[in-house]
Amino acid sequence: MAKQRFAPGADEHVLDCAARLFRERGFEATTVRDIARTVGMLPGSLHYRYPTKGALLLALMRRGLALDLAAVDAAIAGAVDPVERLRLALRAHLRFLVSRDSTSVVLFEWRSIEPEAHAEMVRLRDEYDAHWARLIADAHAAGRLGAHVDLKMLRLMIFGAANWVSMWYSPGGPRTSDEIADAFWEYLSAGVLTSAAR
Amino acid sequence: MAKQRFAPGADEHVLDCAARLFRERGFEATTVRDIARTVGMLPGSLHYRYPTKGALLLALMRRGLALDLAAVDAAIAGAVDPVERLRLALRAHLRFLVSRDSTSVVLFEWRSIEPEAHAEMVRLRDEYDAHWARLIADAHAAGRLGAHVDLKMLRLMIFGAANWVSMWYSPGGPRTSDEIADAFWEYLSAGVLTSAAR
Amino acid sequence: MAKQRFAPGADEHVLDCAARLFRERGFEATTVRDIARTVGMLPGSLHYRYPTKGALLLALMRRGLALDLAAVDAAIAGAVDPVERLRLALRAHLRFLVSRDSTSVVLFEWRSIEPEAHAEMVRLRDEYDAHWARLIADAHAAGRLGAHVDLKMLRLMIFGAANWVSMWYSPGGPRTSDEIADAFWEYLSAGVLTSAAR
Amino acid sequence: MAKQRFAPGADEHVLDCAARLFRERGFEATTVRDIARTVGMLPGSLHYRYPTKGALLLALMRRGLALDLAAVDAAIAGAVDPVERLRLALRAHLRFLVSRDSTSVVLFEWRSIEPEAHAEMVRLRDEYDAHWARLIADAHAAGRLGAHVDLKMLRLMIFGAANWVSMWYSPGGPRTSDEIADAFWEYLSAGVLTSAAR
DNA sequence: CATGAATGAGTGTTCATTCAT
DNA sequence: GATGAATGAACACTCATTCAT
Repeated sequence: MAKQRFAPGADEHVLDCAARLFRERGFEATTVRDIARTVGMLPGSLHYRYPTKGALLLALMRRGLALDLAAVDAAIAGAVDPVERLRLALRAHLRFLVSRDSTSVVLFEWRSIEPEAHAEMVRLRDEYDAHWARLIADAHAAGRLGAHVDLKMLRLMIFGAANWVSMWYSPGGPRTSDEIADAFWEYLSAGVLTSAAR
Repeated sequence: MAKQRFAPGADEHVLDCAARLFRERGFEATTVRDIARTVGMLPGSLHYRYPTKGALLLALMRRGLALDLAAVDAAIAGAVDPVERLRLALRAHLRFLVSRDSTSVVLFEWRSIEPEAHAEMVRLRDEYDAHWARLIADAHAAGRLGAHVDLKMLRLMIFGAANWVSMWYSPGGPRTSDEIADAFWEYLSAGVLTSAAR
Repeated sequence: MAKQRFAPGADEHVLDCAARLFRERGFEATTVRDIARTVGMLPGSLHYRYPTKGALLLALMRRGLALDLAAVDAAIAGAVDPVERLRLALRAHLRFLVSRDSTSVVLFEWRSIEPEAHAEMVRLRDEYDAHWARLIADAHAAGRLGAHVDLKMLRLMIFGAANWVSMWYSPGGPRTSDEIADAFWEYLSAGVLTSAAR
Repeated sequence: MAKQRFAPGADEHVLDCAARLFRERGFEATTVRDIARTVGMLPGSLHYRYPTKGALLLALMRRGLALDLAAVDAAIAGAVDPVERLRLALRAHLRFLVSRDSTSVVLFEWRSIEPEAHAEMVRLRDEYDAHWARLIADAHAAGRLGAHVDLKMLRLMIFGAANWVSMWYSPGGPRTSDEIADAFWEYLSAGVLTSAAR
């Protein structure tokens, strides 16, 4: 009930604008004035909602992680097969990554988090990672991954390939995020490479 | 011996120090004074060699890309089989990535390049990408990749997985860069996932 | 009353202080810190009003030229006789020159104007010159100057003699600006020199 | 015999280059590197001849004042009539002013002289002024100026009109310095203005 | 709640000067 | 004499933050 002068959803707007700028220019290269101007506020007013620039980044990252997890959860809700759940999760993550700026900020502005908040962010990120680790572990438990696969290594590989998409994806490009996810999935499923030894 | 004149290789030292700081803190968050102190110079002296902070970044990136390419070339020089060449290239790239800071800077400070230098860096990076594209195309031409694999998508997937390593690798960790490369390689060769449809 | 908000007319104060320092030390030799200290502000606060040192100089010059013209116009408003008008204008210009620093800055810091503003300042100065040229042309049209006087040369001579006063005038000196103007006037009216040929 | 590696006249060259730059950009805005480059030396080498930038300015001014006086003396050497001598002096001064940069520097960089050298420069300038004062006093003593002319005021007027020429003169302009001197002279001799009262 | 003028520590950069060679 | 790499104090300017209104 407290924050009511501001239109509902206004905080969202602030975070969205900040996310866009942080992603485009980087946290350090974005000024509070830039954000305020983009939001349509004055620099002093922004400080009522987010006392410091760092607080904005934190709020952004918290929301980003939570929303990404929620999107993934929603996407896999109806599926039972653990490998299918993993596939849908990858699709959902990529869709979220390319449609929202906050995930990229979470991924690439890790360094800009102020020391006091580091512990919290590590915890949030661990939770996030654990979510994915669980999806992979389920597939493994169901005997659907190679027997001696290093689950953590596999997770980091998938995660890396997926996150890197935010570096080159462009909305007008030839492939949707779903198509990209499916291509990656295919290469991992079938095995793209034929080793010399075989 | 006192107040040593700049030793040969001193420029290397400057670039190495700058690379480390840029990687640890980011380009924007690193001050010229930080770099100078780390190198063991005074701010004014640094400017004598690199007129601006941006020039330092550019020199760093140019060297980083060139050395990475050279390392990859050296690693694959003896191999003939195109898939083996690709595997060795991946190993070499990862080895370089985790042992030198400059590649990470190239990958993650793209935004900090000043507009005037953008064209040059795009060209250098295109050359770099083309090198990898060629390795993959060779494997494809030899019939060693799945027939309808999207070569660009595969390249971006491998590249993403590999580059992401710089985000989580720590020198004292349980796996060497070669082991990481081999694990990734294995998942791509054999196909880790067993799809539901099968 | 404490920590007074900027009083109206504060910009005037800033310009006056800057003008004094620019006149005493020159534009280049005056630091922004000097100005801020003299005004009673901090360097950052000064930049809030004038984004750059050059902008301060421009504002100063614009105001200086406008005020000088206004002072001259006010002084000649009541007079009809064109020669009398010229005499009053000279008096007013000299009075302004010695009582305000900005005219001296306009005269002697021409070189410090940044290239982008050059055109505007040339225009303003041309207008200023045209004003004087008109006064002289009126006297000439009334047949009150020697028939074959070069009007431009006469203007530059009067202007030079007048402006040079800012180089040696000191407020506590034996003559007021009006007395100086009258002396110059007399030498030009009567002809001080008796040529050898006569 | 001491300074002989350097070609004779080299000091002249240094001073000429410095004078040109000081005049064009101002003393403060001219860097030692600018001067060194223009002269064709390296910054360190310039310091062998002139230990500081201020020393260069002083040398420049000393030479400038001496040469101007010498030029004036040479010009009036043959004339006896005191008014004619004054006319020739004005011509010579203007000729020197527009053909050499050093006089302008003497006139307009007064503020940049370092405090320790102030006394010397005041003395030199007083000598210079006295020279002109003498020329005028001679004309007065010969009864060739109006009886109650203020000699100092007249000197300052002539000097101001003359020195201001360096502000607007351009070598390709429609009038030579002699023509300008003669025009000024005429206006002072004949009296250009016809006062209303007459 | 909101404003925006004011703050001041800190930034990248400049440049007269020094000095080992 | 001459060099030019190195120095470091000083510069103009930035910008997250504060706070009286």
